[in-house]
Amino acid sequence: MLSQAEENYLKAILKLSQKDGKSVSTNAIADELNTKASSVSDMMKKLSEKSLIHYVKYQGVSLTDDGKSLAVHIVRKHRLWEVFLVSHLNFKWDEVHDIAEQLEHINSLELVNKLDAFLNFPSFDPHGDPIPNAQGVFPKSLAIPFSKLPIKSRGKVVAVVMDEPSFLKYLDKLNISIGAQVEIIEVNEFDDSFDVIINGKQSHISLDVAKNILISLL
Amino acid sequence: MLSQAEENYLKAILKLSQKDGKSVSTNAIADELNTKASSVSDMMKKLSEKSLIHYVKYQGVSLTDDGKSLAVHIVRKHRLWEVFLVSHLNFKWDEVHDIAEQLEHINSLELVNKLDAFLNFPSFDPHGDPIPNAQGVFPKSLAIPFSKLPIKSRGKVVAVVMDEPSFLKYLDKLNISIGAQVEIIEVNEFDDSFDVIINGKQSHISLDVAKNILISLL
DNA sequence: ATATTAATTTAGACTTGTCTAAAAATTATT
DNA sequence: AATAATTTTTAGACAAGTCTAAATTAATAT
Repeated sequence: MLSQAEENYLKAILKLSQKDGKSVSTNAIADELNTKASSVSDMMKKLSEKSLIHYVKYQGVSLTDDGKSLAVHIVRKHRLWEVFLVSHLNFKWDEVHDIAEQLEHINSLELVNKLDAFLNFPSFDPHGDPIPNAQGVFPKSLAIPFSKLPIKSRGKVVAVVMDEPSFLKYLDKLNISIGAQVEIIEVNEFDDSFDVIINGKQSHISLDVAKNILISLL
Repeated sequence: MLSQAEENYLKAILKLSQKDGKSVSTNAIADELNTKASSVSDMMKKLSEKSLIHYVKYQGVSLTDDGKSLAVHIVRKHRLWEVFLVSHLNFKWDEVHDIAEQLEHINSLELVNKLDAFLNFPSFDPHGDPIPNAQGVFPKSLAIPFSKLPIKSRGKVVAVVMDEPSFLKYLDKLNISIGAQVEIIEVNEFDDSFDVIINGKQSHISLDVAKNILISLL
C-alpha cells in the first residue's frame, strides 16, 4: 500500500518520462510537484528501496516495471473519474482536475473496474487524454499538434496537451472543444500565429495555443 | 482544511454522541477508531484549539456547532457515495463501507451537491441510514426495532442498525432487505427468539438480529 | 585542465499522528 | 472516607514527509 505522496511521485515520474526521453531529474520532479529537490531526494531513496524506480545518485530516475504499472493505474483512475465528473455530474472540462487529483488515490480495484464499465469503457478523458485499460495498455491515437496541420487540410480536435483551467476556458471562448472541425488557412510568419477556421468560423490563434491542441486528420 | 485523521475523530464523536447521551469518553473514541486513549487525548487538544469540540480534561468531549456541522457533512458524503456505489455501480450493500470510508474524505462541496442531484436527492442510504441534506438536516423516520414490533402487526424493513458485512450477508441469507414485509408471529421467551414472516415466508431470528433491524409500521 | 556554476544529496530540524510507559485524576469499593 | 481500580493525561519516542542550509558531485566555461 502506497501513500498518496508516493503515488504522486510515481505519477510525476511517469508524466516526465513520457514527455522527455528516459531518465528524469530531481529538479524536474521537484518542479512538477511544487516541492524541493531535497524532498525529492529523500523520496527517491524510499521508492528505490521498494523497487518502484531505478535510482543511481546524481543520475536521475526511471520507473521499474512495477513502478510503471502502479503509475499507469493511477493515471487510469484519474482519467476515468474525470469522465464521470464531466459526463454524469455536469462538470465542465476545466473544473475536474483538482477533484480527480483526489479521487485518483481511492483504493479499490473493484471500484475502478466497475466505474470503467459504468462509463462504458471510455478510451479518452474529457481533455482527449488516453485512458489505459485494466491491463495498463493505452489506446493509440494518431493525433498531431494543430500547429503541424498542413495548410488547407481539415482536422478534428481530439485532445489538448495542457489542462490548466485558464487554457481550457480560453479554448471555450474560441469555441474549440473536443470534436471541433478545424483548418489552417494561413500562417503569419512574423508572429508565428495562425488564421484558422473552427467549425466553419474564421478565427486567429497563437503558436503556443496551436501547439497545445491535438488534431486528427480528416 | 481538516486532515483525514481529524475528520475521522469528528465522525466518531458524532456517532457516539448520537448513540449515547451527551458527552463522549476518551476510551469510547479510542475503541471506535481502533486507536489508543493517549492518541485520542492528543487529538482532543487539537480539535479543541480549533473550536470543533468542547473539551474539559477528564470530563469527556462534545461537538461544537462547527464541529457538528463538519461531522454531519462527512456523514452526508459517506452515505451519498454508498448510494452511488450500490445503485449505479452494482455493489452489494455489504461491500460499500470501506470504499465510502475513503470517498467521504474527498473535498469538494460542488462535487457532493452534484452527486446528490445526480442520485436524485436520496433520503436514505443502502442500509436505511438517513442522509442529511445540504443544510445538514436529517430526514425523520418513525422506525422501531423489529424486536419491538407488536405481535401480528405488519411492518416494512426500512434500515439496519449494524452495517458489518457479516451481518448484512446473514440478512441476505434470511431474505431480509430494505423494503421487505415482516411480521412477528410468536415470541419464544426461553431464548428470546422470534418466529417471523418475511415476505410471506416463515422464518426464525434471534433477539440480537431483531434489534438491529428497523421497521416502519404498515 | 582547472575554476566556476549548477544540480543533487546530506544533515538537522519541524509537524502530524501515532505509540508505550508512567503519572495524575476520577470513580468505585468496602 | 480511605483505598483500590479504572480512566485519562503527560512525557518521551518514533515514522512519514517536508523544509533550510551546508556539503558534495557533475557540468560548463575559460
